[in-house]
Amino acid sequence: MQMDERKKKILRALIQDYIASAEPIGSRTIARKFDLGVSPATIRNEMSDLEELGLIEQPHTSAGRIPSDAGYRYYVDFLMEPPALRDDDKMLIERETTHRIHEIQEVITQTSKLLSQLTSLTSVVLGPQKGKGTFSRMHFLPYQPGQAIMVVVKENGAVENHIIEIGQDVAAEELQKIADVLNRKMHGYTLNEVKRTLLHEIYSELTRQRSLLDSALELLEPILNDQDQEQEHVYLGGALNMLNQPEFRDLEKVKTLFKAFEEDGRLKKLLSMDREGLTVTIGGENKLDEFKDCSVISATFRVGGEIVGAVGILGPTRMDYAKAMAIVDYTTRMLNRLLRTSKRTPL
Amino acid sequence: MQMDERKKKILRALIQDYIASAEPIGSRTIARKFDLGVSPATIRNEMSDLEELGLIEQPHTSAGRIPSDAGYRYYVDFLMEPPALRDDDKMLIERETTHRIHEIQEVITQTSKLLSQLTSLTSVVLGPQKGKGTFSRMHFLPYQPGQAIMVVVKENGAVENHIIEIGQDVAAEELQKIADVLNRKMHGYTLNEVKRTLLHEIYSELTRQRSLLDSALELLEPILNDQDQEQEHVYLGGALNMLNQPEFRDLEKVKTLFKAFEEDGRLKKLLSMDREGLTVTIGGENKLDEFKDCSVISATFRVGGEIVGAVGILGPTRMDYAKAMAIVDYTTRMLNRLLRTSKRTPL
DNA sequence: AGTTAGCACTCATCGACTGAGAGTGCTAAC
DNA sequence: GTTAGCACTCTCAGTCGATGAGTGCTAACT
Repeated sequence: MQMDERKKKILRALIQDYIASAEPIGSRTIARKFDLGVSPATIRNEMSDLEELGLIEQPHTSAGRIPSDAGYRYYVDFLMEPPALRDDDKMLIERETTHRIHEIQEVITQTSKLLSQLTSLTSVVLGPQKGKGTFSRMHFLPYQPGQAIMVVVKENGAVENHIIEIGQDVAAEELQKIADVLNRKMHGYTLNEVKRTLLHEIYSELTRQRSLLDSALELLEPILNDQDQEQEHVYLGGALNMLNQPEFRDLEKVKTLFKAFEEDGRLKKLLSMDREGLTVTIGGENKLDEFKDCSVISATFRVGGEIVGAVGILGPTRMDYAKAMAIVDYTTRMLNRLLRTSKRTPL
Repeated sequence: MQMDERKKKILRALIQDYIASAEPIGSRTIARKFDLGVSPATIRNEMSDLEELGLIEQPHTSAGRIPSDAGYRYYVDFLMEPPALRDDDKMLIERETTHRIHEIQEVITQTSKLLSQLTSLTSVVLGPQKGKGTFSRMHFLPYQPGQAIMVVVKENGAVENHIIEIGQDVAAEELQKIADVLNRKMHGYTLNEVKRTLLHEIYSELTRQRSLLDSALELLEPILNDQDQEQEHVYLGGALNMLNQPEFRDLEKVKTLFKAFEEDGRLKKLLSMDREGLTVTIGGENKLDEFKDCSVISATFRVGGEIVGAVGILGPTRMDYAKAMAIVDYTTRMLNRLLRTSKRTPL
């Protein structure tokens, strides 16, 4: 069976209506609302075909039809009019992404808020991974007696500080020496690499200055074992918007959804970090069972050619794909520009 | 009408049963479950009295009684057996609060998680306010060309860093001079005080070194206008636990509750920062309408005599007060000890 | 005077039933 | 190929009555 023009029209009409109303829609209603020039009976026949093709389904015998995952997929791929952005949304995005921003954290949270606000859906934003940034250099600053502040600068510009324990008797010059060794050795490596391969090298270098060895190794410990390092935080915006979606009128669904929200790992899996450009994942297409009734529009963003993060919009499969896609697309474009041009933004 | 011994017994029984079952409880059930040696009829008479006293109420004519806010209050103040902590809970708290912790953030999030886990309720933790810490000193470190890292150390030990813009031509020595002036002037003041009163003084001091003036003022800007500074973040743990409470089986209630959760300001108001020790706020006793069906057990914690934060447990008014109180009490005790003894913990 | 048994009454809950409404599939006519 | 007609299905909202838990009141009992 082929998809002729009329079938497409009917499918489009059905999906658009369902997206707007969340109610199953029948042949009669389609005939009434959309001027297709055919009677309900004809539409019934076509719908029967569409059902056989797996594009729509019936919740129960005598309800209207609703789109299946495959139906949405077909809609997004072939039927949907090209995503257009409303001018005021465009302005809003531009306004929010041209701020002068000093912290990547802020960019992330702002973007997250922006996306959920524009779509009335939930946004998921994944920022640069801490552990991934390659090490550039470190400094020590005085702190309390027996302690020092270690400031670590990554090559992507991120700055972190840690309080470390030093012996009471370690002098500033000694610390400087340690910093010199570490800076020399670790420059250009990620912290994970340091952990895996470089440690024993540093170890052997420092045995010559036996007194420094213990300190040095202990100093490194906090940045190497920082639990935030690998498992980066996923930012969620507008989770509450989900509660307004009629598909989540059931408390049990809300529970499982929100439970999944609490696990960063799950959320991260929703964002297609491996794929370029705009990705649309519909319903069961993602692997996570908790999100089988949800769709995700996601896109990556980059700094200097390298993919450093991703933004996504999460909604029920019945969502306004055109709008969401336009918003995600435009936002990542602006984000890329912001991160490229504004050199002052440390990541 | 007076509260005689039997009335107390009945009220206690009723509240304890209601806390456990969340179901209205009638005279017959009380007579059966609790061995009070009187008939249901007598209990009915007593319950009628208790209702007149405002301590219990009826959801509708032919249901059992449930405690009113005043009833819980009476229970907490006079009836409840003194809060005892289970040994394993005790151990857990001790284990979690004797970690070697380097960041106050971690202490906060850990505590939050711990509390919600132990009670199966929601925890609210308010940490030290950034803007409040008095300034101790600052350092500048090299960063990109035209930029520097400003590391600010507060007297309570907190360390923050900011990327600041400096003129391309500003030399390290000049920065050092600026730092010296600022360190001298600002030591011992809170950033808010600096903002209010000290700025013009610094201004006049630096006019002598005209070239530095602009830089210095611009440098201060990020730490003075940091929006995180005053409005501190409230940490929420186990918000989902609320969904398991039968009183939140209604989606509308969940919505308003979670909406309130999103506003830090609201949550902050739940914690009685002004009062010493353990505070119990029952139902409508707090001023926020969204939380009129909730009770809060809260306590402040301190560093060096000064109150720097508060922890709280939020649950439905029908909560196990004894347990929650014991847990909050013990946790803050341990927290105080941790923050007092472990000098290494920067706030 | 306090306590208790008895009783009539109230009210939420639940299952069964019903009618209305929406929608379908099929058939036969156009 | 399209359409009108029709019987059929299924959900939903509402009604009805039975059930059961609980109450308040009264009168008898200790």
